[in-house]
Amino acid sequence: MNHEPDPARAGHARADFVEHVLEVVAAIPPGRVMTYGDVAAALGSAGARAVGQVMARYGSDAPWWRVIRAGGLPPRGLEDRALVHYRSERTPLRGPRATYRVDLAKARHQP
DNA sequence: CTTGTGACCCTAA
DNA sequence: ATTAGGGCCACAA
Repeated sequence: MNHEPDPARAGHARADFVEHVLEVVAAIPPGRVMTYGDVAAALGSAGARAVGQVMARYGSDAPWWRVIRAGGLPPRGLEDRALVHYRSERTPLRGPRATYRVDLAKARHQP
């Protein structure tokens, strides 16, 4: 059989993935957050890393601080930058400022 | 096609 | 809290 996929979804099957990710991220209201796994699940995929990959390349213009890790921490290296946005958006936080983490129980947004 | 990489997730010690 | 290992998906070369 031919290994070539359907023309219906060929060419931009994965390109839609990028736009879909950015769309879900853009739909997260201020003061709320979603984990990478949640975004992936919203797309029907289990690729939490793939979401991070997209954010790293195309998320520079999106509210990236609203997409965090399952542990409640923002992406590696952007913790202090994200904190500025959290304070500005009144995002529910927990713990001391040095080792803060987002309170997912309150701030988690479900589409 | 294979391989390497990454703003990840989960479990264990 | 920290480190280590395995698993998952999508992309770039």
